[in-house]
Amino acid sequence: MPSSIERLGQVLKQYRERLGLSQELLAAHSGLNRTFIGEIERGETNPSFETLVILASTLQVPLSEVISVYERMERG
Amino acid sequence: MPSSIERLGQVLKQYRERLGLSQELLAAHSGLNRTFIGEIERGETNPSFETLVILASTLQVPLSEVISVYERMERG
DNA sequence: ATGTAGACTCCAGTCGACT
DNA sequence: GAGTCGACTGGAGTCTACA
Repeated sequence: MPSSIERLGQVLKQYRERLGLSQELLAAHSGLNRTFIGEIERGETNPSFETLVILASTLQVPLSEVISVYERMERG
Repeated sequence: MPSSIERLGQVLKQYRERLGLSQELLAAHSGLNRTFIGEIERGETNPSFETLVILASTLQVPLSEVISVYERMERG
């Protein structure tokens, strides 16, 4: 069973790929570190609320929608 | 203009008071520190994703709903 | 274009005590 | 019941470099 941050990372990765963005470009656009974005998508770190706000904004999706998808994955 | 974590703190406080819970009881039920919960509600700290998952769960509300209310406050 | 690793800073998160 | 302060530890987040 994947952990909560692993599921969240998968959702964020889906939104990034939907935009056709590389981790590198997402990092450049968001001002976050590229290696850090990789860690988030692999569920290896537990991002802060402000980091999530920045990422969702850069991915042009409401954070509430990201969390909704995450919650749907949680149940199955 | 309140910061993002200040708005989030206000939303979390509203949900806590709606349940008639004290910060102390919320801390006990969630396993988080009481002083830390106070800091979150006052917007003095930037909580992690996992902390938000725990808080929303303890407050018996989907995290996506908390974030939705936060986003509505953001616009006005 | 991504994963990994090492080294670094600073703050998330805990705890005890006092107001 | 809540705010604050001091002290502490672990990990979020950055940066460089290599595979």
